Amino acid sequence: MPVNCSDAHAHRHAQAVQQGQSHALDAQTLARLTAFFKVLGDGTRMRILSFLADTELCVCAIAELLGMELSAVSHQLRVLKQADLVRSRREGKTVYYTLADDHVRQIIRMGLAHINEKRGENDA
Amino acid sequence: MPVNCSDAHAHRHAQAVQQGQSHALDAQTLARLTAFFKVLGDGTRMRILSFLADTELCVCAIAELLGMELSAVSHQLRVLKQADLVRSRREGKTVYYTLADDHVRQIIRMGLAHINEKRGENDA
DNA sequence: CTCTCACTTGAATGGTGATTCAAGTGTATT
DNA sequence: AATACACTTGAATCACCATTCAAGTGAGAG
Repeated sequence: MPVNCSDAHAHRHAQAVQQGQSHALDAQTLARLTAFFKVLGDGTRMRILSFLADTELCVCAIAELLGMELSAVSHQLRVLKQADLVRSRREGKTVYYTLADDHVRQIIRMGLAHINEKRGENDA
Repeated sequence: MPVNCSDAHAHRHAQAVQQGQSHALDAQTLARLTAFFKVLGDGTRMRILSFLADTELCVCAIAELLGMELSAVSHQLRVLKQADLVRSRREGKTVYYTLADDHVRQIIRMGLAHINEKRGENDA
């Protein structure tokens, strides 16, 4: 699917294209990064992270907070865990989940900073 | 869809649940935050951002770099623009895109830090 | 004012992924 | 060992969204 862009300024592209490629991240890193953000790009998962911000919670409690079935919650927790965003700890029959580390809180805080900044611009 | 969790330790939940709710973000903020991360959770869009890290590029050049059609690129640039991640500038017939601000670079850097940290742990 | 170029927009399509239902683990309790 | 509980896992369904194709702007050139 080549671009049907005339050669008129093809050389200008060539230059820019080189620039664009030069510092671009390698494919694998980019894929990992994308996958990471994709995990954060889901309402249910973000709500779970938000709940876990202060406290550790068992799956049961999370499901109650979300008003969703245990199964659905478990599936999402699996995704969060694979992305190293949460950790789990077993105590008897119950499994407790926590945020993996402060890194997660930082990233969420940065996201918040971004959207708040933009909201401010729109108001101005 | 209530949780079929016995009342055995319902009171323990109640406590945890309150904790979980107390500092949780309000629904609208959470929705905006989720939407923001969702935009970053796409391979094509991340590649575009990666290309724009150093240089401004016209749609045509981006399409060439991606090996995709102009139309597809334009659609994605629209999404990125609505999320305030990129800005556009018209010069004659050509439209040039740039990263909106350094904020974007910071967020991507934080994402990279996270996945690199985790990669390190797995190696150890 | 017509034509081409660079891009945008709208409608249709196809693939991905979140949720559900049903069945399976693991851990205590009796 | 049998039952109950807290959770996990797999298969199926359904909605959403990225891409494509086709048509529509806007700006300069002839």
